[in-house]
Amino acid sequence: MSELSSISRKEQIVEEAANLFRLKGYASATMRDLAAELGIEAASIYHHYKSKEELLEKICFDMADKFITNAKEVNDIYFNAEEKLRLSIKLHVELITENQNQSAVFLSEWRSLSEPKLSLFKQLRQQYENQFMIILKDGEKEDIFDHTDIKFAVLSILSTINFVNEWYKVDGKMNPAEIAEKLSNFILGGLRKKATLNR
Amino acid sequence: MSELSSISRKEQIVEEAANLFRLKGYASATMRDLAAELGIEAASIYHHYKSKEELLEKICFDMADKFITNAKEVNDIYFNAEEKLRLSIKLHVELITENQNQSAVFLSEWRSLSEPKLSLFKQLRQQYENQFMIILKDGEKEDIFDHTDIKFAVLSILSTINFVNEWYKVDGKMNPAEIAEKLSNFILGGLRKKATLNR
DNA sequence: ATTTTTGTCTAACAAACGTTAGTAAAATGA
DNA sequence: TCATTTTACTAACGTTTGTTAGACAAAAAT
Repeated sequence: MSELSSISRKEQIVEEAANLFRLKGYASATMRDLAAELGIEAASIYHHYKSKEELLEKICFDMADKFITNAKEVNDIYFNAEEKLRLSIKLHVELITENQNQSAVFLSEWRSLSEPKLSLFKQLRQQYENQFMIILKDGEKEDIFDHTDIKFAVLSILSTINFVNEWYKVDGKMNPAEIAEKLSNFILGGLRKKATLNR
Repeated sequence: MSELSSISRKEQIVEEAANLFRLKGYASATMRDLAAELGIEAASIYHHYKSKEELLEKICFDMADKFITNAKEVNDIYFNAEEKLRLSIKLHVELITENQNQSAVFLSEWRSLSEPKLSLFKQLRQQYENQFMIILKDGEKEDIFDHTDIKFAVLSILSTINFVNEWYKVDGKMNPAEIAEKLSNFILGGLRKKATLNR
């Protein structure tokens, strides 16, 4: 049982850390803040984690892992480019909405990582972005997407689907799947080749 | 001349502060960092500004002012909704690319403001967002935009055009006007009513 | 029953923080 | 030239920071 409750405590600390880092920013959130939220003393945290930055690292890299796993899942399924893009967006939105705190840290607080973890993290992010580029390139070949600056499009897409985390509320009108569909329509409307009659 | 050089020094401090706040985040950037960058001592800054937060406030509210001025300029010109949206996007992108540091602070570091300035700032942001909502509503009436969740669309648009600040480089391939046009096309493609034959 | 492990505590540390006080130098105006 | 204003300096302050050391209690394992 010590094993189980230990894991649970460790996870509890990380979850509260993510919440706090999101709320106040990594630099402004103190170990005493975190401890208070957990009902313990700051020193006690060091029994579970060896530094404040280790908490940040865990959150950032765990999320990076999940995003990349999603991307691989998409490419394992042999759909056309449009379906791949729609699935990518759906998984992305679901991951974000199901882990809002950790996602916020992954999306904005990673800048506080110090080398060499910082470079490693950037590399993983790049890896994920590349998956989207591949999908868009495929779509261009399949002639279902407009010819466009691929990198430009990927960044625009990601910025849009990442921003979900800043307005999504669990008790809101739309559920994640609906949000993903709306976003996909919005984005694809901008990508899909129009009938020649209007412009 | 004392007047002039005083203003210039004051501006120099704010500009370097914006650069530093963007680079390290407000909380992580120290007054000693800022002083070192200026070639003076930390205490000397307090002759020009009474606190660190005053610097943040100046950057945030100066930029808010500029964004809102832009929005008013757009509404003073009586174009149709599509032209209004295109102009809004253009002015937005130009403002961002011409003030990358201050824009980054305006976009992300405002969370470090403390009350009551924080509430005031949020109010100004809301004011700016509302201008976009009005344009989209007009476009719906004029029947040139698809019927869509207006708030959803505005947030998607803003997230996309704000994200420009994270990848734009002054020496890059595209100039601000070109970026604005591409973004407008991308966004409008998603908004504009399609010919009925494709979906 | 006793040892070991686990989780927490109190106390304190050195370093870094924003900021203030008082002083000196440099620029400006008479 | 002298007085005034502007700008910077040195030195230090009181806090807050992340973190460590060592003790103590509870739980688990032997």
